[in-house]
Amino acid sequence: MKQGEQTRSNIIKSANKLFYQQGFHKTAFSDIVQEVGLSKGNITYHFKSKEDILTAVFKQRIENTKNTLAAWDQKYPDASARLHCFIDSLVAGKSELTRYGCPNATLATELGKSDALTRELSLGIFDLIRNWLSRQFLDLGYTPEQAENLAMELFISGQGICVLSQVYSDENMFEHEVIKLKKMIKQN
Amino acid sequence: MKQGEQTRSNIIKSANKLFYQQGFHKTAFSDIVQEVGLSKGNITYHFKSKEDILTAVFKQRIENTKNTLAAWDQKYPDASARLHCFIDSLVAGKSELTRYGCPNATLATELGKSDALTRELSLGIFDLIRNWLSRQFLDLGYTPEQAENLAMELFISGQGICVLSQVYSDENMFEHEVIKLKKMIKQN
DNA sequence: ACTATATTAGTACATTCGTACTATTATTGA
DNA sequence: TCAATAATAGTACGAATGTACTAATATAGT
Repeated sequence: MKQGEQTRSNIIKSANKLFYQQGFHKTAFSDIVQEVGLSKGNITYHFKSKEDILTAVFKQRIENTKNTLAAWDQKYPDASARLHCFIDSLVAGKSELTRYGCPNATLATELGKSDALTRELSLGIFDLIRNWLSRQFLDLGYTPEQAENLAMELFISGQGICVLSQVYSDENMFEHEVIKLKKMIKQN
Repeated sequence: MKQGEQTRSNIIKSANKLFYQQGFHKTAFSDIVQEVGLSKGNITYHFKSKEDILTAVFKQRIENTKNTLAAWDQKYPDASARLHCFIDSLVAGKSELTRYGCPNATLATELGKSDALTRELSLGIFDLIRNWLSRQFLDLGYTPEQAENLAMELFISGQGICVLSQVYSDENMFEHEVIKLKKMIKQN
């Protein structure tokens, strides 16, 4: 029982990595098999299809996102500090973001073009972040409408910079953009 | 000779549509065959591989982008009016952009994860737009550095809104965002 | 210790993929 | 008009795809 859960977790982890770095459609089932390092039969035992693995990956991402945001909430009593966490996390991940784009956005755009279930799961992650951002600006004293607008503005810029830094293979774009983003927080 | 060029053009057009709406990897060769409505053999006669079609699609996009920008340049003597053209084109295409994302960005992010040649072609399109935007702000009297920053800011916002409107399936986001973008132009 | 079940491995298979190939028909240029 | 070539159709094929299936092994509870 316990060993199976570990394997399951490993599969999700490997698939998550490959879906991020290569995209879902370009990642073959055998790629996952190779990455995990176990037999094909073993993996089909835990997940009966490639799509099943995908939804598991999504659910794990949602869980991770929840945990990260909750951790920031708990660690910092100041909403401004929490927002800085968010922005700093972009800079911290700039190398990967520049190479492969935003993991949530790239999967969402690839799959949003067709699938319905995965679109809903994607939306789940984005809502987590958007609502969290909105709450921070509320804490800063903005009106609900202002807070939502600011959250969206921040989110949009974050996504935009991910796209352009990837296209230009220039991770320095993040530092440039982050200065503007941090200014948004200051004007309380 | 002439009929062949027409067919070639049709193939590119169909492939362009499918690559946009489904992505490159999800689009099978037979999908293109079906979309064009001609035989498989005919298409392999004009393009020896799927990747060949892709590069042809890119080159056509570059050509189209060049033409569009040049047309705006010729039509409007005022840089402000030209920038409004750019922004209005986002609103005009909001339905498709919301459904499938920015055609250039979605292909770029999908292929930028692996391929090298296509990354270069993607970058070509983005450079066309970025440089054009930069030139407009220069015309408005900004310094080269300011112009570049404003161009990037505008570009980033445009890409960000494409990503989020797609995820949320909400094309109304464009109107919201466009107001902010147009303010960028006014402050001359 | 023993049986039921969880887990892993290995293989097999139908399907689809992209491309190559040949044959047939249109079109062109001299 | 008539060869040469462009263009189209149709088929074939090896490789890779995702999944199903069976056999073997490990692990658990009793």
